[in-house]
Amino acid sequence: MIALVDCNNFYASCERVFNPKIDKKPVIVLSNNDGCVIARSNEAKTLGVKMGHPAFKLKNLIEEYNINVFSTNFALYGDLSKRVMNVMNTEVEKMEIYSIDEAFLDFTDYASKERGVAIREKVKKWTGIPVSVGIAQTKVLAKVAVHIAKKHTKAGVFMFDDENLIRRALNVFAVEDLWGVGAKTAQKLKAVGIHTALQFRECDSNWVNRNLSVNGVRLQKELFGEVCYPVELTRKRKQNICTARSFGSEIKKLSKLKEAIGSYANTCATKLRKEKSCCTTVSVFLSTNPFKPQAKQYTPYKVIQLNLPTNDSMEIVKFAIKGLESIYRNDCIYKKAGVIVGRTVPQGQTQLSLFDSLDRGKRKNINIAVDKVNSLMGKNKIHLAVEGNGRMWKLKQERLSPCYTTRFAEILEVRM
DNA sequence: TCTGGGGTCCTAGGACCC
DNA sequence: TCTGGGGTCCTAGGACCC
Repeated sequence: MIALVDCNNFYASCERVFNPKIDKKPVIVLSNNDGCVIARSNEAKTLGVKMGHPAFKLKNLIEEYNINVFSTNFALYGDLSKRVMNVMNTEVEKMEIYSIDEAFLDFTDYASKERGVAIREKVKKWTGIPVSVGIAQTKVLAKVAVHIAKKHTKAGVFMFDDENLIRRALNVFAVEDLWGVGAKTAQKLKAVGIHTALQFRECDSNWVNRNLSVNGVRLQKELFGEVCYPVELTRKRKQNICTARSFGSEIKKLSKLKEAIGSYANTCATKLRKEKSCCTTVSVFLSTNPFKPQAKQYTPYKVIQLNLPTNDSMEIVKFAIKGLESIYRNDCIYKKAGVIVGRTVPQGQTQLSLFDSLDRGKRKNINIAVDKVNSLMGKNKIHLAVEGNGRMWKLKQERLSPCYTTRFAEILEVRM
């Protein structure tokens, strides 16, 4: 048996941990640049705030109902996520961290609702984060179970322990809410009269194979309790690493884009070294503002193949800038840019070249030193000159909460 | 005025080989 | 009249997830 533990309204709950004043009040968290809504407390959901809604369209609602608005604070969410995972790890040895707010726990040794309740209470007590738990034979069924736990139980825990219960639940579970069924697939299914998860489970598997391919077949099997997606106990190395941002204000000049791309490329290189990987491609993309259809639209993308795998900041930045120069046009106004490093290979297993002109040993030492200083003294304390100092393109974050758990200067004060 | 960021997997089709 | 059969590898783009 597998238990899926899912944090409730995770980002909104994180904001509440050190700020009890906003308990039971509507809370929303905005995306980068304070653009659109990416998390909502239950109170905000009740007020009709929709996921992905642009913040500027909510101005009246926010004022009328005193909604508490926050910019994303990933330092805080990432740290609280680690704490939640650590607490679960004290109860269950085998687990897979699936996302920032979810983990699959291996309950093969012993599965019961009580075990779920105990974990839920411990996480709440130790971290302040409320979670829901769904227990079932497969991941897909556990997803359904956690859905039910959130919406229809007081305890926040739901377990599928007999076939009749599964049938009854699937019969009232909308097919588009299944894990792996997105908008397109839902449309296809509804067109042939499949509206519930039970109808999907019982439809002809040859039809599923022809129309939805292997993923559809796996989904169907998982609904019958046959495991197609086992709990992954080892973390896989990332194949691609991407750093991309929309700009606080739009950019036209190449020199400013170079600063942004240089900075994103350096971030990618740092992430690569953290993963102990090297990349063999560096890609750059630009985008104009799609919400201004009257303006000229241009979304170029350039992939550069490297001769040798690398995770050296200076080298990756050099390639990224080269890519940028090859796609830049001066008659467009840009809103977003990004760098993707891809085709990663494990560091230390890279093929060397006879004709390499770079002193890689020296570069490696520089990178190690820079990473060390930046991790001790703060992000970007040392950066490359090409990244600039103005940071005109930086994010808009007007409602940022303190980094309560990761910065000494912002630690919570208690007055006695 | 203002609309996010970071991933994975699968498939079709092109290019190439004998 | 009539134009093969069997592969591999790579890439772009779609669909999905949080």
